[in-house]
Amino acid sequence: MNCFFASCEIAQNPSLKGKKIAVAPNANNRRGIILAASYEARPYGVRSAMRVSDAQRKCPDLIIVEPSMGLYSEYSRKFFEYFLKITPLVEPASIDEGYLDITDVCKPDEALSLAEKIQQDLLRQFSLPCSIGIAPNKFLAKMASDMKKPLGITVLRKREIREKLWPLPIQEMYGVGKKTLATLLTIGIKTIGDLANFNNMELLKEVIGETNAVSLYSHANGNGSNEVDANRFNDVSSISNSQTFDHDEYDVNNMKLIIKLLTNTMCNRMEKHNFKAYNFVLQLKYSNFKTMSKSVSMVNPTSDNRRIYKLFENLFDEFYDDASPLRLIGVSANKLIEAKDEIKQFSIFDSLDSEQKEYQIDHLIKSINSDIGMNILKKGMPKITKTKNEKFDKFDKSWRDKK
DNA sequence: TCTGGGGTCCTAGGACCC
DNA sequence: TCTGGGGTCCTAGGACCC
Repeated sequence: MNCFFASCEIAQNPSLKGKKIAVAPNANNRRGIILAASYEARPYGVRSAMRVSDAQRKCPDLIIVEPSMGLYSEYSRKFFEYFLKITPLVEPASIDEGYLDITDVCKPDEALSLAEKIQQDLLRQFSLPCSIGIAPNKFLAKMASDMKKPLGITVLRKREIREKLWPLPIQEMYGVGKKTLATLLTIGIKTIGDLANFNNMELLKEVIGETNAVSLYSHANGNGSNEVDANRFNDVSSISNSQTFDHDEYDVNNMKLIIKLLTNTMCNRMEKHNFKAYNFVLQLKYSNFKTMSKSVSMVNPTSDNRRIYKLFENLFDEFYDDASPLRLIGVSANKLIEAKDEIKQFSIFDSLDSEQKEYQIDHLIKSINSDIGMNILKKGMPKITKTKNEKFDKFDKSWRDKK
C-alpha cells in the first residue's frame, strides 16, 4: 500500500483528500516522528521517520493526524480478505504488504491485467492506492513493487535483472540496512550488481555472517523463495508495547507506573486475541540509547495482568541500577499460544502426599547445600534451612502458586 | 537537529545432557 | 587439577523491515 496510514485516514475522512497530511503520534511531543505522509506533503520534504518539528518547519500548514492503529488493522483485514477471494495462497508480510501466488490463477500473459484489476478494485472499494510487483519469486516481486510509486505496476523477469536490478545502489536492496551497507562498502560493493558478481564468498560470509551472505548473494542474482506461506496469517509470535518519554525519566515510581500501564495495554491486546504467553521481556533504553532487556519464562503460559506486572516489577527491581535516566520502557509477550491450545503442565510435586513432600524437600535442601549448590553458595548465598512445619503450612499456598 | 513503535529473524555464549 | 565431542535449549543483543 502507498503511504498506508495516511491513505487510511484519507479514506476514512474524505475531507482530507488532496491535502498535505501526515500521521504522527502526540504531535506536541518533541520526540514524535512522522509515520506516514500524503503525496501532497512530500514535495515539501516531509518524509516518514522525520521528527514532527522538522516536518512542520518544512511544511508549516501540514495537517497532523493522530494514528489509530485499530483503523489500520481494520483496513488491513479488509484488503487481505479481498486477496483471499483471488487465491488462498496469500502471505501477509506486514500490516500493509503481502504476497499472492497467482501461478494457478491465470496464464502468465494475464498477470498484468490481473494486477491492474487488483489495483483498481482496491482503489474503488477501499480508496487505498497500492503498488504491485510481478515476478517469479518473492524477493524480485518485492523489489519490483518498490520501483514505481504510487499506483505503479512493475513486471520484473529474471532475465531483466541485469538492466533493472543490478544498477541499483546496494542500500536499495531489501535486507540491506545501515550496518550492512557500511560493511559492504568496505569490501567494494556499491551496487546490487557488485554483490551479484562478487567472487569471494568466504570474505562475504566473514563480514556479514553466513546466513546473510548466502541469502543476499542469491537474491542479488535473482534467486529466492517463491513459496507463499498462507499459514503466516495465524503466526503471531509476539505482542509488545513500548513508550519513549517526552523527557528522560528519573523517577523510579513513575517508571513502575509506566510499566504497569504498558503491561495493561499489552494484556488487553493478548486477551482480545485470546493469547497467552510463555515468555516476557522488559526492555529499558537509557538516555544514551543503550538498551537492556531482561526476560522471564514460565512453565505454564499466562495473560494475567497482575501476575505479569509482578514479573516485570521483579525484573526491574533486580536489574535497574536506580540512577540512570530512561528514555524508553518496553514490555513484550513472546512464545504466544492460543488459550484453547494450551497444555497444562503440572508439577510432580503437586501429586505427592505430605510425607513424600517432606522427603523431597529434605532431599532438595541437601542437594542445594552440597554439590549442586556449590556455585550458588560460592556467590555468597546463605545456607538453606527448613522452616518449621507450621510456618511451611502457612506458605504452602504461595509455594504451590510458584511451583 | 538527537534518532517511534510495531514486529521478525539471526547469533554468540552459557548451562546442561550423554 | 584438568578436561572431549556431540548435541539441545535458553537468553541477550542486534540487524532489519514497515
